[in-house]
Amino acid sequence: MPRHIDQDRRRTEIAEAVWRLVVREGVSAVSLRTVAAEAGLVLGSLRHSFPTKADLLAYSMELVHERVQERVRRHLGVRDARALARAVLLEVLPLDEERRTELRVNLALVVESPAHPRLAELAGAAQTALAQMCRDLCGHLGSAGLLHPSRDVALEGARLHALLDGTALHLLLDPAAVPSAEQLVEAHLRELATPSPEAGPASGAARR
Amino acid sequence: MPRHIDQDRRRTEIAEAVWRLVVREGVSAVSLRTVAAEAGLVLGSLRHSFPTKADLLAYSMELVHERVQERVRRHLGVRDARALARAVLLEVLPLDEERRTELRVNLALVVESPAHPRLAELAGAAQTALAQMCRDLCGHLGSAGLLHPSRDVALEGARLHALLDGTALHLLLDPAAVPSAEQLVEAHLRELATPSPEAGPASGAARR
DNA sequence: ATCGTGCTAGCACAGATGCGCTACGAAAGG
DNA sequence: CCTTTCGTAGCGCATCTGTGCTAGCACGAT
Repeated sequence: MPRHIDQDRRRTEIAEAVWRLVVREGVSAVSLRTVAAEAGLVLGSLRHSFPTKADLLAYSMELVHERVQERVRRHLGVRDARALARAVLLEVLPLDEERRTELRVNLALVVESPAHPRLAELAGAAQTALAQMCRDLCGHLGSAGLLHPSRDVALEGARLHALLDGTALHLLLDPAAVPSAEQLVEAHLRELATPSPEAGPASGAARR
Repeated sequence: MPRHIDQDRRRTEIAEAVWRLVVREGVSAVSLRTVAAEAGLVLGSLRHSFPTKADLLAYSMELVHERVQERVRRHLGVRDARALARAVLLEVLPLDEERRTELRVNLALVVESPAHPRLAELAGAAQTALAQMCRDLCGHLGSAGLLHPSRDVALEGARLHALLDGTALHLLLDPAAVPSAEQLVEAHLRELATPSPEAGPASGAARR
């Protein structure tokens, strides 16, 4: 092996250049040449790591998913079910610039997926995984008695997932909403422990 | 006035061509020429209605917001607070192909907004309006006694908004989830009438 | 010292893109 | 009638796009 450049590192750097471009100038500013310039490379070098644009975009999206997965993994040791849920949820939300970038890029590539089928696959898989994770969190809460038995795990999983993605979207468009996002997650988790409104009729709620 | 063509109609048709392109081929497939072809016009005619690409994109986004607003307006006469909330929320969700297209386009243009400042303005305004609407719905529910007094209107407004946008996103990526989305909205609205878990301590919830 | 290979650098090409500009048509005003 | 004005049609240009291709370079194993 001659002149060995750490290819993984190189590919990562390039993908991050894509991220920066997407955030700064929008998806349609992403071309092989602009990316090469942003990464401080020549077109030829870029194309050695990523022969086609499709390869580039696909890896840029994969890297987002890897980063998120790895950050989530770090919290999996938490024992208390509610603390685990809180940790994981707050980890997935774009609470800082780095995660905001990742979400923005993911969204941008989802939007581009009609033109690049591979992106659609990746996005679908990530989406499914996140949904599964939300259901699992609800399952764990259930085992710990923190999800009231009158509640349906599947429905609450879907609701949690929607709440998560919606909050993420809002944080993306309005970073100032961070404190209310944390409060929101907290309130929702506490709510899951209460009986479902269909099982236990709302006490004196119809009054006032 | 010579040869009068209904300009508004023309602009609408063109914007809809943009929509179709975004959905079928992704944002970066949108160029003056591809749009003209999709709309069955010549480049010159297109550019008579929209001199620059920025104009085109801005109007395409505006049209999405107008359509949504008008659909929502149709339900404002509903008297019962919960029925109103249900109607409005289900109207905003992408439950059919038409609304799915609108959401997809909106998302695509949000993603493109770094390159076109006007898009960022429009997106911000729409986002703010939707947030306000969710708060208002919660306010009405409160006046009708369908939002338990122990609940904070601002927080519940934000939560409803997040749930709404999250569910919308999920419906976009998985149209098969329509029934569960309706169920989800219904469950959430009922939940709002129950006491907040911090005010009324979760009855026997910590138990299994 | 030599050779093979991983990497850089860049040329070339066919096509697309946004936009400035002009020429022509048709229709409504005078 | 003629003139004005709106809309159509389209040429042209400078620039950018993705990708195929070929030299050369530096280095590590032989």
